[in-house]
Amino acid sequence: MQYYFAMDKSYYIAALRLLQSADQVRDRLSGDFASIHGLSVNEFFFLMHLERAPLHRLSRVELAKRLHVNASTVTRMAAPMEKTGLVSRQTDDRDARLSFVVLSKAGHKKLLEANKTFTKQAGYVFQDRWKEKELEQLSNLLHRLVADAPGDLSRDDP
Amino acid sequence: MQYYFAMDKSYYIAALRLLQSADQVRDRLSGDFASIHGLSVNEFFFLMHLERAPLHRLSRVELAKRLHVNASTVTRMAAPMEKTGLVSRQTDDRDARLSFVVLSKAGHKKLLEANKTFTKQAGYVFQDRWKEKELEQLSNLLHRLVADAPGDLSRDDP
DNA sequence: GCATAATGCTTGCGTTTGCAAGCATATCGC
DNA sequence: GCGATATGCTTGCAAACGCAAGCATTATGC
Repeated sequence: MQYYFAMDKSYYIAALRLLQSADQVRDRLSGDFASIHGLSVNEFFFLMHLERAPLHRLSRVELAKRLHVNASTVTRMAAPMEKTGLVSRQTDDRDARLSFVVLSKAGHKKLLEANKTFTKQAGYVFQDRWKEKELEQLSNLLHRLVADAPGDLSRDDP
Repeated sequence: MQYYFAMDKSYYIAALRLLQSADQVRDRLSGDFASIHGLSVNEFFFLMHLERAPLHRLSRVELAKRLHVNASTVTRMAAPMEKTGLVSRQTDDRDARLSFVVLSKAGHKKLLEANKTFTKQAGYVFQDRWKEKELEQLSNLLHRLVADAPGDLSRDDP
């Protein structure tokens, strides 16, 4: 393959590895999430974004942007989670178009449990392959990709 | 959130950022791939795995493993790509169960074009955010996640 | 103010995908 | 060799998702 700029090959390889690594991790997570918590990986992130948002709530379009999915998908994801009580619906007095998705107490609890599974699986992936220092390097480098967006879930808890 | 082991938080954050970063990159790619080449990101990887395989061919289950999808998905992905001539079908004389997916000349050409788009989009993501040295660090660290599996697409061309 | 545009959300429809069952073929145990 | 099991692939069905259209509400231009 030919590259036009000196760093093109580096871009190419880094992006390839990023995507392949993430696929692998996501694959590992989905099994445990489904069997232990009855959640999909996307539902996990759904709850994560709410947890980190002010008042534990977000509008559906904002949630859609952060999850990189269509707004209609948020509508349809929220429905069953309302039924099981993980989230609730809230309207805005000033703007009747808005309908927030709000994380409930049960949703918060569910998220805490899922976080344990997430950490456990992340451990399986990373441990023995990286030293602490290297892992921090990796984290810091990756952070530049997500730090700009408002949907960065990895910032320190306030 | 509580962590049980010293490095748990590092695992947690690294995995979060990895998944979020990949989602973002994949999102960027999908638009151009669809409009310019008529490919999905998954179809791109589909062709990539064939390109890198001996004889430019793989069985459907092997392809499924590498793409982290169900075998039935490979069957259904291959069908339209056979029609458009990007891949062809090949049976094994010794084992009649096997049916390989083979990359065609047209598929190879399509892949070369798509690779340009891939590199361009990867450049948008990485340039100005990383120096060459940092990018290599990132690549090397991520490589440990994919190097074990037979589906590593990022090794140097033979 | 009022027509026009923009925004937020939902719904219908088609596509993509996973799961489970089924079929054909190959391998294993004896 | 031959039944039992495993493997590779495909198909029916249902769930998940994007796109486009539609409705309600708000913002904008004049």
